[in-house]
Amino acid sequence: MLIGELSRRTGVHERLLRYYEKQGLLWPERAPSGYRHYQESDIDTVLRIRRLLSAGLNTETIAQVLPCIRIKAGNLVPVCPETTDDLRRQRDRLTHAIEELRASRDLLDAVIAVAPLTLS
Amino acid sequence: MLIGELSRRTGVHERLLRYYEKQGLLWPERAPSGYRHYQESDIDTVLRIRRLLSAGLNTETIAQVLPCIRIKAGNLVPVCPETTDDLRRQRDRLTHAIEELRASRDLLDAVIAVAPLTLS
DNA sequence: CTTGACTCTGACACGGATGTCAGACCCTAG
DNA sequence: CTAGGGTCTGACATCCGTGTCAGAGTCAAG
Repeated sequence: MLIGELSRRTGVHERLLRYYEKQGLLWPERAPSGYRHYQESDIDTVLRIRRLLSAGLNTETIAQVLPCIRIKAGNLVPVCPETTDDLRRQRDRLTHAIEELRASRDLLDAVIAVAPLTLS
Repeated sequence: MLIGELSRRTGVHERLLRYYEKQGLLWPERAPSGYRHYQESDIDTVLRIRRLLSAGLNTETIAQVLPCIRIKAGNLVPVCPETTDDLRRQRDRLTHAIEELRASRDLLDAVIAVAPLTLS
């Protein structure tokens, strides 16, 4: 599919799809005309990129992660980043943040449970 | 404590402590001189802010979350003037953020789990 | 009082992710 | 062939978190 369709189906601006390519996150095939041709699977990839970006990872880190996700998808990509240490660190960082948020939410739940009594 | 000490004890640049204040994340008392005076508890608050920021939340979102975390510290803060509807909305926001982060972390976990197998 | 460390505000700069536009090329329907 | 929409590259602009600096005020030790 062309970039316009991918943009429509993912809700991600074409500008960003080109940007992600430049950052090494996407490698669509090119027609002789220069047009980008994307696979169906690129839809998932783009959504993954968006998710990881919104989780605070930068494009460089995501570029290290994505090839391994491809492997999981079944494709036998020969290359995989060397250091999972960095990934573990990112994971731990996320875990902390999740715990942080969960504690906040639990607290909020407690407040909500009590609130009707103390407010009304 | 003054801003310099808070900066030293949290490892966060003074510039950022002032910035967080401007974004409504910190509200230190002010001496007549204009000097900021922070509480011990602000250390935890700052570390929380850092963690949430590094998890991809922006200062605006964090500003909505922080007041409810204060309650946990034991203070019966008369702030939090929101109705329970607002609280529920915040809770839902938190839930959504948590799900987002958890999906990202699970993704990382999957990558980490696969990586060693394909490397050795 | 003087000195030096600390703080204040305000401004400019920067990098990363994103928005937008211009000018040129490609492609398909008529 | 033509027209109109899709695509290309490249440049400039914006937002947010952060770095850094200048100039002025504060404060405590000597």
